[in-house]
Amino acid sequence: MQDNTTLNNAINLLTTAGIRLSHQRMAILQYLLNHRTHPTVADIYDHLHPNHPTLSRTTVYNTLKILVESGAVLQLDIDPECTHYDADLSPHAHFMCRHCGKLYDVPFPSHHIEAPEGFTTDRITISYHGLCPTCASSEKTNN
Amino acid sequence: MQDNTTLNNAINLLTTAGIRLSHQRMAILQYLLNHRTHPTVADIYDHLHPNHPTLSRTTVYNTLKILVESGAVLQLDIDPECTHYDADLSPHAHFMCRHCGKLYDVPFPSHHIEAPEGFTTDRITISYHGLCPTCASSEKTNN
DNA sequence: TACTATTTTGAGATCATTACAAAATTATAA
DNA sequence: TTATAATTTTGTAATGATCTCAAAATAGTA
Repeated sequence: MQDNTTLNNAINLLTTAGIRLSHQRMAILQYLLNHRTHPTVADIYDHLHPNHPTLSRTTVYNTLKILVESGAVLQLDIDPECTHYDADLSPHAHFMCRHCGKLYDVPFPSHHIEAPEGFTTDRITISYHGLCPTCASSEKTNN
Repeated sequence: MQDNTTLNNAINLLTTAGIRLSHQRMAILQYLLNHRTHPTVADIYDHLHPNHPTLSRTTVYNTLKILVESGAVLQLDIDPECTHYDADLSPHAHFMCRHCGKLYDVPFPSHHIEAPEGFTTDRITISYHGLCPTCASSEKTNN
């Protein structure tokens, strides 16, 4: 479902880092590439486990760590409850709805964001919190 | 040590919300106002406990929840390890060093950051990850 | 002072994440 | 192909942050 450029790019990052493409790792990577819902470890495990009965949670944790370290996947710290993961490496920001808890992709600001002086910046994260359109309109209805 | 405007502002927010200013709550609030180090629950408990022997961790958790809900304190989600708290309500961003783990206050971007269309945005968070000046220079030295 | 409401406390529960060592799998060399 | 070595997976147990809850302490009020 995802374009092969993206998959190949991820595979390149992994093999370049000397990481074997085991079945489990491919399954987890594919899941992330095909489901742009910013899944958690629990999401990934619950979805893959039926078709990969021997898959363990630890493997999901290990694989995600590897994917993040190799740069193929981003780790999102927007949710205090738990970590979400995102295989979309294009510049974008995230919005978390305080009502339904869902994470949305939103555009990265159009203006250039300058990194702080004197610091060596690897990554700039922009997050929005509030109500998503769906929850905003249903809140209005219910009051 | 902190200016009274800030303290009074926090007190106003709390009393307006009908929250009693117990000794424990005042101690925690004062600690946050006097220590702009983005402390964690553990930091706060460890620093206050010697002088408040009966203080419990649960009270620190409860109080921080109240302070955040009343708007007197910000909860920072920048660190995947645990939650940090910040009593500085002026607009600023944070930088987390991947080497020493410290959180730094850095300027909020000078350009206006537009909120995503269709969403009701309560809060915009900007975080930077990388190396702080201290760790960047010591890494250079050690290589 | 007695009564009521609120707050604090500490023990235990929960839940995400990590540590670890054994079992399984894959790559390599003969 | 087979034996050997290296890597990966797995499940269990540990860790650690955070929450639950009910009893004890405290503060506010009549």
